Amino acid sequence: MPTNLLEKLNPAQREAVETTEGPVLIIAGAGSGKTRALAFRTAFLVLEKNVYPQNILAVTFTNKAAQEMKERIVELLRESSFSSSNLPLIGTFHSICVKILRREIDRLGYKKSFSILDTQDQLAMIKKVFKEISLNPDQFNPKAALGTISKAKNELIDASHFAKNSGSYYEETISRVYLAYQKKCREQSALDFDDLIMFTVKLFKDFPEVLEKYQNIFRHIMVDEYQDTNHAQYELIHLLAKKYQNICVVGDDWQGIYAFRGANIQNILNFEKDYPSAKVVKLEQNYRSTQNILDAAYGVISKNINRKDKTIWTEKKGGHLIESFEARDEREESEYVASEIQREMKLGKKFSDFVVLYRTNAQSRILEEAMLRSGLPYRIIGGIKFYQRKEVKDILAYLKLIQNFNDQISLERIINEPKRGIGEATIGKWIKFSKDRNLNLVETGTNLKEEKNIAENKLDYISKFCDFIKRMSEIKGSLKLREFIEKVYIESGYEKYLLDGSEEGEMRHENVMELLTVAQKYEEYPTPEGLELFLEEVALISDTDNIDKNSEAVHLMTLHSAKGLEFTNVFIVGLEEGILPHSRSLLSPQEMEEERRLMYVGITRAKEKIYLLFTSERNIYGSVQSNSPSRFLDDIPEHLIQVARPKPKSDGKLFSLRNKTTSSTTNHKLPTTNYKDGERVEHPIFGKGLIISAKGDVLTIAFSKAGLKKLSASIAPLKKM
DNA sequence: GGCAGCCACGTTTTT
DNA sequence: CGTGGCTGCC
Repeated sequence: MPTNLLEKLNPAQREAVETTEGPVLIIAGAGSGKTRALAFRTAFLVLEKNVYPQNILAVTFTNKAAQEMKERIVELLRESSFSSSNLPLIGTFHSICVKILRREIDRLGYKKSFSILDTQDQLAMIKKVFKEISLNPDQFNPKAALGTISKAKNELIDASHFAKNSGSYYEETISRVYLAYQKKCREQSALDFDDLIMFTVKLFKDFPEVLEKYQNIFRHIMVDEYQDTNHAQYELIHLLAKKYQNICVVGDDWQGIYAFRGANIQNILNFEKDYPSAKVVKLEQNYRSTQNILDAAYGVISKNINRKDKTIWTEKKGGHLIESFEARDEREESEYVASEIQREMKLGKKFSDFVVLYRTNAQSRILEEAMLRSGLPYRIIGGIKFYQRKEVKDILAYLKLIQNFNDQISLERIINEPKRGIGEATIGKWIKFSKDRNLNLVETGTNLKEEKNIAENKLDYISKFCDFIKRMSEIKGSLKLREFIEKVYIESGYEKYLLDGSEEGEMRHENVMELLTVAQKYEEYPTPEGLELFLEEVALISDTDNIDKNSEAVHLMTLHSAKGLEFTNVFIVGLEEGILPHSRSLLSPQEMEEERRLMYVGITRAKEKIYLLFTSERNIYGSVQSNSPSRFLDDIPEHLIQVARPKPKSDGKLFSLRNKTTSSTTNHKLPTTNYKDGERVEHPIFGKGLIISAKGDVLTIAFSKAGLKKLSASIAPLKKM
């Protein structure tokens, strides 16, 4: 590695990069350049220590993080003119386990062509199990059952183990569900997300020779966001690293916010106990925020007892004060946000410099409305999920069935989409028929005549359907993936079913077209392999991965989604007891610590300015609640906070206009309504439009390009034409 | 088998 | 207040 690469690092980062042998724990504060350190470390191993790239494994939690890491490493290697065709294995826990299981899972009695169940599939499966063992979903909540099973899997407790150790009536009942669920999965060669990890660990434990093979491949292991690992993931890494002990984990215990889904923060806190020879490196210089922001964040996190100590510092002394604002209600809160953004925009900021963070997704709606009224372009992260849309899932189910003739969940999903007159009863008979003969569903489908209990016309439909699936399976190698999926889409009758002339159908069709675009990426692979890769990627993908950082819009997202991101100005809304911290955490000291870490994550996203907002009254589920201000506000040193108050009109702030007795609606009605129906206007973002209705301050405008929008006459930057 | 209306419920989220 | 899931009727 050219020495100038190392010179780009600070001393602590350099130490992390240069310690290539033995266990290393990198405690990396928010904004301290940890991804950078990991990428450099990988490049250093390859270029300086002559480690083969294929002997390096880097594990992340999200596809996005993996992608980012890949890009950085490729860039570093390319700078040193090292061929980047030969890359380390970089991926999420789940994708890496899938890779291993695709090669080895037959040892555990599963087919290598196993399907992967997502949360919806899992729930469908659980509900079936409930029926099978005649369990009343009113007494036991299927979602809760699924949660308990998932938790067990994260602790590496398999079904029989769970059954042995169940003490209470509840546990015994769940253990019956668990056993039946797992049996069903096995019959269909289906694995859920938790199985992917648990089975890989089981494989390694039951087959030492397999473990050793992978230990020899992955001689250098790096794990990002180590504070978010659960027990199963911990064990997986522990096994792989056992032989060579070259394990480097990076994390920040202050930012662990996923305990609720099984992450165990003790994994990082105990690293030095697990690996007594571990070298500990602390990255404490923050390159993102001002000192004031860091001090505020520290004020919050320092109240937590269960944490390692570290000092975060920055060269950016001082900075803006933290602005706090008490709004009367959530509507005023959101309008304050919008007006502040507009005010700051005049100072030359970009829309993408702003993010609004909230505790729960339900808070996004009112913010969205305020953005619309003010004409601010915005993007909600984590709202509607593309891969969860019915039409997308249906098409994928067709493909999954073509790939795995035993995929019962997929079959049931699509046998009647489009309508073929096959209902639950018929499918039940069909499945039983297959099971009795130990044949796969598609094969028996063309052969069901022996089953006397199914009406002639239905047999015909089933047989045609199965012929279709078989035919598609045969030709899948002869077409490009995109063309193949299109063929399935059309010939299954699904296209015709969607395009029924309705607007909604048109939209759904568009979504399928979007899916085809995704498939185009696999053009270079022959279809059987491309199809496999495609289904794999799609099964393990999530929509937050698609956050387009460059999109010119204000971002709205939950505090959880914000981890790893940074913005110039950060608004945190709903800082009230019961919201942040969330009501569910008020009674548990541990959960309260997690809420505090969440707040810490929120504050440390900011480069320049933080706004903390709360309301005196808030509408929750239709009734008005009045929460007291969040305890986290008190944790921030007082001298760092500037309280925004109603001020005289002159400083141009919308909210300064108002004293506390005027309501926001009356306020808005005052200056406006020189707009009339039928007038033409122009908006800097939405373009030209026509006013359809003007009711008080609220204008409904049809924009020729952006469509129908409701805007506030007093706030939106409209020009008459 | 399909659709309409009613009721229950209501963190956070990745894979 | 909204939504989504399930029941009951056609």
